[in-house]
Amino acid sequence: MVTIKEVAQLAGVSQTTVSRVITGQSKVAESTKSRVTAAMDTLNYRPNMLAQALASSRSYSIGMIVGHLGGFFYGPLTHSVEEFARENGHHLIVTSGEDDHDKELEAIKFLLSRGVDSLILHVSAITDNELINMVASGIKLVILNRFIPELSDQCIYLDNEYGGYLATKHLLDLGHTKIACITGQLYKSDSRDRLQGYRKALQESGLLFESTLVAEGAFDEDGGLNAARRLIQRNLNFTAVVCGNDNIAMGVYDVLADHELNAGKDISVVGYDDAIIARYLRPKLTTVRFPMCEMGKFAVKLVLQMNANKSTDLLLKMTPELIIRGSTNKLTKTDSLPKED
Amino acid sequence: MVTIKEVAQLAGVSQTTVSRVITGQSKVAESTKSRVTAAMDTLNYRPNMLAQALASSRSYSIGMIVGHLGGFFYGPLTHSVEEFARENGHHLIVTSGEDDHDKELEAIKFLLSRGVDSLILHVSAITDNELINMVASGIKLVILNRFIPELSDQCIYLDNEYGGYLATKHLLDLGHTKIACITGQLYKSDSRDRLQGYRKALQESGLLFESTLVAEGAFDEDGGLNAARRLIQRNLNFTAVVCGNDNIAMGVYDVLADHELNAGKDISVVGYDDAIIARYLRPKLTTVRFPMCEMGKFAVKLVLQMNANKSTDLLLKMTPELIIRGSTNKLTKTDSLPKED
DNA sequence: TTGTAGGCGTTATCAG
DNA sequence: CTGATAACGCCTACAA
Repeated sequence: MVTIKEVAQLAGVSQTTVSRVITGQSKVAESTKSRVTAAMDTLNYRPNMLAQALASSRSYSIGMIVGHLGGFFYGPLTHSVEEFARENGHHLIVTSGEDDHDKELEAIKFLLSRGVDSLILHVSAITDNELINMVASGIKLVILNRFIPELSDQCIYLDNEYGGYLATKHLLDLGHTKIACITGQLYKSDSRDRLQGYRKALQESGLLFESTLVAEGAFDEDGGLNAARRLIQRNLNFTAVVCGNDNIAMGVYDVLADHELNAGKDISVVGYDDAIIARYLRPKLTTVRFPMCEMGKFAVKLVLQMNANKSTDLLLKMTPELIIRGSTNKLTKTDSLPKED
Repeated sequence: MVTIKEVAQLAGVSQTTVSRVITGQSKVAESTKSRVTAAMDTLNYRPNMLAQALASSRSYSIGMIVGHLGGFFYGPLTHSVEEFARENGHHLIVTSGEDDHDKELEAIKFLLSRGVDSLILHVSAITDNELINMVASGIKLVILNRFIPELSDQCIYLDNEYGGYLATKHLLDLGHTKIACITGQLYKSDSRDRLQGYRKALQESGLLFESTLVAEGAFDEDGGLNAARRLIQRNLNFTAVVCGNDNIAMGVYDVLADHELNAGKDISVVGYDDAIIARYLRPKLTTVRFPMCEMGKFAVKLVLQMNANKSTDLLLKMTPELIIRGSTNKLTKTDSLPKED
């Protein structure tokens, strides 16, 4: 391994000077600087991050916790975070928390012991309080997809109410008036906020909110499946469904198929997230796009600013966007309505 | 930050002794050992990995390169590698190579400068030669899903021929005799090997290999789509299709839909990989399972063995497995055959 | 079994 | 603008 020492010798300067051109902090005369860089090139010198980290107590690394690395949701997010981190001279260590309280805590300890400068957390089981305490104890962290008032300037999250509104408004614009809603678990604020958007859109159109048109599901396919079945058993004549996320929509597709109905044609369906599957379902799913990449980038920007002890000027509330595909259509008289036989 | 020094003081021993109980290498008397651990507990001491790494030139970290972190394929793989690495006291730094030669090379440099002990590579653009040179220069690495004879004991790969055989055999067993095959890019050995398995199964059944039944596609949906269209235009009466991977199968589904045909009912379709989408397509896709998690685990085991300078006893060629779902069915006389109008 | 001393490759402090 | 010199926190001969 070629070290700073050899570079210094070849360039005929002190190690300190070489260090200066590496970090780029203090001033170095152009002439000596070029001598040093030339030496670095010919020696093919690469700074040893470990030594840098030890000496400067900065590791230039970011720790990240996600639910499950294999999930639809986290892949693109992690990708954008990693890419942007690397572009900014940092590396990323990702770990999965599995949505389990103890595992999430353990993961944080693990990352900290690895010397990361800061954390990007997508956690669900750790409590607000624990997070607040960590921040109080000096841990630099950014929280994804969750809002904690006390930590409002380190949370990056989506305007979920607006997303729910967008989805519902789209159906209303298509002429639907009997619009069902399948939410995720209602103890999650995401679910509640999206539902609130649904209510708002209805209200704005002068329609009454009917609680029978709402079913609480869970953010996975089974959740959508079960909720959709319950909804149909209620024998309502809805012509469209707003779903808490794309997985739920997938469950709805299945139930519709069981009733020989087609999404888009017979019943309009809107998802949420624009996960990869949204493009793979048939018909392709109209959904509300979760700006994953932007969120990843923002998260990195934010931790970098925190590391530099700058206060942020970033807009932390991200805006969702409606993506219209084939699962929603204008309401026509011929629309069949699902009924329990 | 509490250091080894303070622990030593509190325990009334030298730093060396503390270091010994941390690493657990040399012998320490039980009595002093317990004194030290007690001191570590009360001080809530956490070893500084960076300092350890610098002093011992072992970072207990693994670098990994994948194509694209957001992909179907890499998520589960990365997840299992990360999990298993962590269980063994290592952390993982993943980076994407984007299947681009220079980016892959850059990624390796990046990881090396980060002081990783070893690399797990899923790369496609870097040449065999470059890889061989790296190994020669002392870089410890394991290659995933690719076989290089000179590096045979550091390659973990799938028995692709057997996978192609399994898929085809399954269709033959169902009574199909006119079986088409859509491959991935034939410059990739995966594609060729799978195709070879297809030929072998046909031959074993006494059927003639017809090259018109084979179409070269690419490993994505469009590849499958285009190849399927070409195949249909050839006006052959095939009743089943073996696909190079699940994405291709998805393209086939689409083309079938265009012709008002259903996978499974009218034409049997077999995929390859058992990517997440296989379960999300309708009908669910019969496919050949790529043992991703096992491969991830094996990769970690292998690099750990290499770090310990042990020769391996692992079986590096992994065996695929047929997963039967709804896209394949017994051949009946009523099967409609796709024809060009 | 334990301790001493030197070093890992860099950065930080302080002079000059 | 540049250069000694002392950290950074830990490991590893070597010696006792």
